[in-house]
Amino acid sequence: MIQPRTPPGTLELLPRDQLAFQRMQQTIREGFERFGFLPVETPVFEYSDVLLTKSGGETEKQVYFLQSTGALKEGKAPELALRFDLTVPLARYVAQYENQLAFPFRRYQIQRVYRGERNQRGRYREFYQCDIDVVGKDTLPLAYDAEMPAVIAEVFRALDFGPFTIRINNRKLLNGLLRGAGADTPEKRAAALREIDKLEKAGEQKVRDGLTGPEIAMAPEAIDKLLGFMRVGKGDPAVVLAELAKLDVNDELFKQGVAELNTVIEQVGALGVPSGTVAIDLSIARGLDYYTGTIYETVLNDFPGIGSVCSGGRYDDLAGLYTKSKLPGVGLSIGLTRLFFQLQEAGKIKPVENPCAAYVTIVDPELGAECRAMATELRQAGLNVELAAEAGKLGKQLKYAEKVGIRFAVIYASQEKARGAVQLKDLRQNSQRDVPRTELAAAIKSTT
RNA sequence: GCGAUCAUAGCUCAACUGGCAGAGCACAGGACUGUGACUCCUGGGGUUACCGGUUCAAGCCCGGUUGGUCGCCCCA
Repeated sequence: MIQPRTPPGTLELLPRDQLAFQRMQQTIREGFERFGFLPVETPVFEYSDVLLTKSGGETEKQVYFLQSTGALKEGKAPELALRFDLTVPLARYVAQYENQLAFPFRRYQIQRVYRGERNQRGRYREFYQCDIDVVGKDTLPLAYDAEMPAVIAEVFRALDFGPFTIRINNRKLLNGLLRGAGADTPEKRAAALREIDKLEKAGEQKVRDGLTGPEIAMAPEAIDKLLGFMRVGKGDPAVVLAELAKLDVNDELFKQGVAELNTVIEQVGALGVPSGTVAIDLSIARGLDYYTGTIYETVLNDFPGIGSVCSGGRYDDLAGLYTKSKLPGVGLSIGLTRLFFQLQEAGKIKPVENPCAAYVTIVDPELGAECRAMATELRQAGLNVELAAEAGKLGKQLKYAEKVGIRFAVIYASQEKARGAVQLKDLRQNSQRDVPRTELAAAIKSTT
């Protein structure tokens, strides 16, 4: 026999947990639509060259390639690959349908993506991303950078997993600062950003070591200044912005970043995002290279261990490899699979009750037709109803109904027929009573 | 790609220094002649991941293989 098992890094659920998962997904979908975003789906696999353009070395190592066995035998390079995020397919999509889309193009996309990761807790190789993005033509107002946190705030409010914090930062600000601190090439700055991103997890000393290392080689005084800066640049937006205004940094990029951050924070407030849910955090950097301005990370305050459950940012020219048009965008992605898994582990996800309201049993074979008719009546009354396939032991049928979590059992056999009623049994409350057949649906509805 | 750790029934785990491979849960049947969830009884289930070695004797000791898990890198 073959061991029944799933490859590691995949999430599979029992039906009632699956319902809970889908309910979360639905809440997210409704939140996105509340802001006027429209759905899009793209294929799970794409041409390899389309997918790999912008990825860079690290991501490419994690890409699953797809190849027919025929091509494999001929030793050909794989033509297809599984998508590893939804942003790159979006770029392709926008470039491909550019002349049919209205700009700014607002879409949401909730689909699975694939990454060849090493096994690790809460890390998946197949997982859901829930993306929203706005893509502009030539330009995209900063107002959209402010809309993103507003959408996310609404979604996480509706998901109801307690308080959360949307952390905001700006790459320009960081890059300007790093440039002033001696990271004079884009490569050095990218490496420095990755170091800074570790600040919370690894601590100051580790980051200091990384920044002094051969790759970046930043001067100790510059690092002191930078880390000091990170310390004040965290928390209440008004306070951080006031601190930033006081700083005397003579760098255009830095100043532009600060100005953008000011605008975004101001507009986020105007969009009704509760104060306290948004914070500035200059230490978040996001590993992905394509972000150029605003960047976001969201954490659940009660579950700091989960890490960022939603992140994204602004990218000036993502579709540059697919079209000559300049298409700047800003977007965010919720990592639903990990979020669900971690919350479930923390006991915050309860299996959803079986939406099937009643199980119609069949005890006497000669009354089977009437039982079947009764199930149909209940369904026509708008109830979800499961029906026994054939007459059998009542105990077995009740046990089954109990196990799948159906609350009511309907029993109609010779005794009930003699009494001229139907027995309605509440398996949860351990009670039963006779109900006229015509009032059965109403009786079930009134208790649910 | 690197490191650590583990592998016994469908699941969770026992088995002393190497000495007959077990329990709970789950499943099936019964106690209960139309009544689940509680209680009691009975039952099926195993090449102890795989291959080799040491030994009178290996689940246990040694070597290898495969796989899982947890970290690093990176990320949702």
